Amino acid sequence: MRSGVSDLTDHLGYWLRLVSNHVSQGFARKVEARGVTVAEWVLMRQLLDTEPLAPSRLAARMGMTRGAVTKLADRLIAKSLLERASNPRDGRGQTLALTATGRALTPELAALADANDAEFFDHLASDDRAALLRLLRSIVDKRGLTALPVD
Amino acid sequence: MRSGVSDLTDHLGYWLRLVSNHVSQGFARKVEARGVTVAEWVLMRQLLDTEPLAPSRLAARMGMTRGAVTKLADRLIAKSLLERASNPRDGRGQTLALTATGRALTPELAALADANDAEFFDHLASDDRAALLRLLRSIVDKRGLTALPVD
DNA sequence: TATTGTTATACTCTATAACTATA
DNA sequence: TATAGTTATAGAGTATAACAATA
Repeated sequence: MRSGVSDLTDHLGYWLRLVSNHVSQGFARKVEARGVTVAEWVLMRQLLDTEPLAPSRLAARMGMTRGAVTKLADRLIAKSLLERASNPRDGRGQTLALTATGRALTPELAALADANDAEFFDHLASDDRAALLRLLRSIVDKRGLTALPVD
Repeated sequence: MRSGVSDLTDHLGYWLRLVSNHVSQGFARKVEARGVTVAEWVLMRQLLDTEPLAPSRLAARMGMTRGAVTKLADRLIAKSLLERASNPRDGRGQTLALTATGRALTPELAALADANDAEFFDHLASDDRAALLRLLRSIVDKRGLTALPVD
């Protein structure tokens, strides 16, 4: 804080962003080898354990607009990992579901997520990891953070 | 972790990203009111306490390419916050420096960064904040993370 | 009229690679 | 040739707003 003006590194937010960006970029490199992006993985994981889901519900869950979901879904459909279907009860509605290929790929991506997490956090003592999780969740609770992060 | 496949929330990286994105987006909203983006703020802060700096040195410090710095600098110059000058010792070289306006604005942006950090972390006990910082820096050290985060 | 989804448009952030001027 | 910087191009991620079809 030379000169009385706070420096970038004076903020916890700086360190959080530095670490978070590296963790995300590490994961991005891993999944890129499987042809998907982090945002695409997040959408895919949402659909693994559920019934086909409406774009609007996905948008709400992922904290993005319907238009953004459409675009993401278009890319996954082009990769044959996702498919659209009409909602028989409502002519306006669509649903999104993983294809067989997408369902098969998702657990492999989850394994990459596990590996990436291990790479960045396994050197911490187990109670340090627990402390980090507790602190982060405390911020989430206190501030009511809800949307899924994607970028 | 229903179904044996790890869920998004099973990863520390998820919680880190969730919190980090909200902190960054909170800051982005604050500085947007002053007409700048987070990436622009990072570049501006780099220049506050230093001599005019070459784009290539800024690129190295900020962990981005020279082309990305050129583009960011173009935007700041268009806003009259930054100026380019030739390097008299090397006809190829340029330097970037804040204008008087940019120098005046930077401390105000720093104050917004302080306020944003307070908003997200002040509810933590002071030793919890210290613990969070220690854990994040331990990851930075262990993994040798170095580039400034911007996105 | 309200809602669902898509489309059009725009902007930030970033990269890679080609190019220009100088060394 | 090598280096500094810029420019061209591309793509991810996201938003807002307009639109079509349906309710």
